[in-house]
Amino acid sequence: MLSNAREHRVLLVENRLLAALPWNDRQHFLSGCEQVELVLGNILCEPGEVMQYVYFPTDSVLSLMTPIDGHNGLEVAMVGSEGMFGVPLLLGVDVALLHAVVQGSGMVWRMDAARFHKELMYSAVLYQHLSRYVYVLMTQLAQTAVCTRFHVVEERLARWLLMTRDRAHSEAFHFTHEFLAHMLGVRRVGITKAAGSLQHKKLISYSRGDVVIHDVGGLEAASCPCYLTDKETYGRILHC
Amino acid sequence: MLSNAREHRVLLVENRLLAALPWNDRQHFLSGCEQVELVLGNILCEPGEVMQYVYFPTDSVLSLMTPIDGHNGLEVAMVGSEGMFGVPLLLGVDVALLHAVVQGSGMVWRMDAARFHKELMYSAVLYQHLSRYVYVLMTQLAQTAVCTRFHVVEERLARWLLMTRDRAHSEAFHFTHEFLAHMLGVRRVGITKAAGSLQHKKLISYSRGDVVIHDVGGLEAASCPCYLTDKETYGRILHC
DNA sequence: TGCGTTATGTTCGCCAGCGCACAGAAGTAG
DNA sequence: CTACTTCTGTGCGCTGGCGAACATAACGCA
Repeated sequence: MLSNAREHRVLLVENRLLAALPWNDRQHFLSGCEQVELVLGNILCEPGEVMQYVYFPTDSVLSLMTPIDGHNGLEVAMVGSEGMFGVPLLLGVDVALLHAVVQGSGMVWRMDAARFHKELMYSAVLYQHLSRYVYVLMTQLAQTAVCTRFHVVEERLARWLLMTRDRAHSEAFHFTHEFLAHMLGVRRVGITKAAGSLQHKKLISYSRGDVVIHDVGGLEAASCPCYLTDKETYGRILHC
Repeated sequence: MLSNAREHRVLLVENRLLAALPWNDRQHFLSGCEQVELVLGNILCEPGEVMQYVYFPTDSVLSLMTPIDGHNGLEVAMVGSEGMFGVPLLLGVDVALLHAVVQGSGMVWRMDAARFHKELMYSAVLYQHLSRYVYVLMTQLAQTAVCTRFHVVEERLARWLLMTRDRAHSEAFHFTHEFLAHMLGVRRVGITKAAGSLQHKKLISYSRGDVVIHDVGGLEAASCPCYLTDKETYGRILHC
């Protein structure tokens, strides 16, 4: 019963990079994958570690963090069903430099590195799609750099919630202020203030970690233009 | 006479991505290139533009800027003889999303997009090397994001000067405070103050745009760890 | 029911960087 | 030599975010 429900959910929300493949290539690829459940807080990879797998989220969400001066640093990119984790392996490098943590529980397709390399040889379309994704990811990194520099916490929080919403396919999640502070690289108090402001404007509500988005349009208006810039880039390059 | 001097300089300072290729592949590649002189302020590419060429600097230096809210924004990556400009074309996308401006005059090898694609088919080693470079560039983007967030102007300026030094193969350059302010995304006055401090510590000197680095070690100590982190990554991944 | 834990809210002094304005100083052209 | 432009230095008051500490509030388990 429960496994049926999960099955159902997984079928509904496919990984979009894989969904874009021709049927044959896709079946071939998926036959080499295993389906794994990720839960919030799981660490897929530490900087400097050799990467064993590539991951294609369906309804899970990953955060890529750049560590700095000992502490966790900052989230520099977010990966959901529109993307993949394991770009280094695609580029011929087997050591990761980012910290990858599960930010939203859910399922992924996972494939080991050796098989992944075989698949890249097998399907030129796969290679091409993933390359385009790398490009999109790079623009996301660049956008994050400027956003972090020029925009205030409230705008950045709004952007982050919207990005999460798009990837989690949901309007409700569970994040404490502490956690959000880590993601945005600010103090917990900064989140408390920004979230309070967004709630006051009736755009979101939360209590003890349960965040609910009430007004997507309003939240877009409250966020910095980076959200729409990113989204537009995804659409233009990946046609999704 | 002058062209002899230039010839000499160009031979001394090769592009390192190309230098790492086997002799055959390299000759094949260079036969499809033309050598072009870039001068400070030249704009190679605007965001949204279709990319016509790829560039392999020898002794010139390029800045990749992410525009924001109308103005120029921030430098997110720097490209010199250790790299290339035109990563989108490598990844199968022909539209640029960054603003590329010449930050240090000098020579580049330039190749048009069509020939570049042929070369990628011709040499697997080329493809592999450039892919690894893409990875390094991504880590540089991520590093810039956190650096910009957490480090003060003086540290960032020191880092920037050191990065420029490595790419320009020189200890002396010409940059006004205004220009540096654009690169780091801060006020001109912020640069005046930071540069004054570095000069006071006898690490650099400048007057009316002529910057000279006097104490590399001291400058490294004054810079944030991002400089060495980046450098170490270049060494580890590109073996240079 | 009560007690520990977790999550949120508030306050206070501090500082880096901001925007703005203006003053000097060093080159450049007539 | 003068007038003009470019580049650098200094001085405001302002603000967003920082670090630290403390207060409340809700949940969850014994």
